Amino acid sequence: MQKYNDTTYAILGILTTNCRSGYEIKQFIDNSLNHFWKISYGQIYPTLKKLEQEELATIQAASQEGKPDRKEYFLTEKGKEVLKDWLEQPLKQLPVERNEVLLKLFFGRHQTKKQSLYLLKDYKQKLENLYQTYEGIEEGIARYNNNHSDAKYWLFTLDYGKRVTEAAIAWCDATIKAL
Amino acid sequence: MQKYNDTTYAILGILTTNCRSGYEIKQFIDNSLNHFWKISYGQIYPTLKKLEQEELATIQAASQEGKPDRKEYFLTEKGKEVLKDWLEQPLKQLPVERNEVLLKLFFGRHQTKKQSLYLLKDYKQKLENLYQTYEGIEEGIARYNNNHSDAKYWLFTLDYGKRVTEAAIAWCDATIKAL
DNA sequence: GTTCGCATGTAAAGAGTTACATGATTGT
DNA sequence: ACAATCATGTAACTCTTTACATGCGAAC
Repeated sequence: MQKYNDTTYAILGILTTNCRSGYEIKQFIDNSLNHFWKISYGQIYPTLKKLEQEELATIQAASQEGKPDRKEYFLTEKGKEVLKDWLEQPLKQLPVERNEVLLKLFFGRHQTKKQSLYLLKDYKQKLENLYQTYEGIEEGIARYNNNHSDAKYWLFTLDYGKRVTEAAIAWCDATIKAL
Repeated sequence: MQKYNDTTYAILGILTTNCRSGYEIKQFIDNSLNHFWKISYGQIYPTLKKLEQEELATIQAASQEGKPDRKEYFLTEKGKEVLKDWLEQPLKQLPVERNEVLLKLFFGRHQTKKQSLYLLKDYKQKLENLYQTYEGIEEGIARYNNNHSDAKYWLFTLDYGKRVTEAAIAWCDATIKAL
């Protein structure tokens, strides 16, 4: 079975959610996957084109009232199979996540403590903002989307974000003290 | 002030640690930064070349006994300044870390529970292995490098890795239960 | 008429990995 | 001879972002 990149699989997956056009896919990502997956239009449209070439999806032109025409993509049987195969494969290996703050902290060891503290406090602040963003989204889901079929999975991914962010904040506190 | 990419800054930083050649830089990364920063030779050598062109570093050929010749790089005043400027700048924004497991879990909502469980258990296993790796490195530092000037900072970065990994493991457990 | 949201797309630049090529020196 | 380690480098490829270009329809 031919291999595709993760962006292709992501778009294949999104096409199962009744998102049909490039524009809609972008919106879906920005609304639902934003905290662990981003894709730009520069990837979306070329990938959609490729999906059709590879016969993983078909195109249908659709005209709408009060809005410009758009192209709707539908998974083919082959497309569904390719997606399923990918879903069944576990992670090959954990990716290394680059962390600019850790890098700076490391090289800041001959710098002033003040500098490192500033770095860490700023990082902590950004993490706290992120945490609050997660909480806000979570509340929104609980209030308005509780019976949406995706709600459960949104909450899983948000929970991941919250837990990891919380751990990072705790590390900031501990490191600020230990400096 | 001209901007460079993070790889350039990372190498600039490593050059302050008495690593002088491309080969040595690669070793340093693999030994010390491996869990939050990776660079391949395909980046290192072209970047070093560029450092000299930009007058951020100078080259000195060095012959060694019993080993092939090598090129030693030394930061110029300009190089030190560029590094310092970068170190002083806080994160522009938190990067989005792609997470393939979350993506699959999300799209697996119409898949079988068995499939999602398999995915999560495998992920948890990999995280636990990583955690143990961190603990092993930590012990090694405590035993052999306790008075190395970098030891404190190695431990900070390891602590970060451990905390975040631990949080991810806890999420796996919680999500496996909630599925 | 202009701004906003919807909609599709491409070109160029930048970032990064992988695979390959080369060669010195040491030890077996 | 040979493998291992030390050492430097490049070319091709893949992936991603950014900036730009275009145009429809609605509302003000």
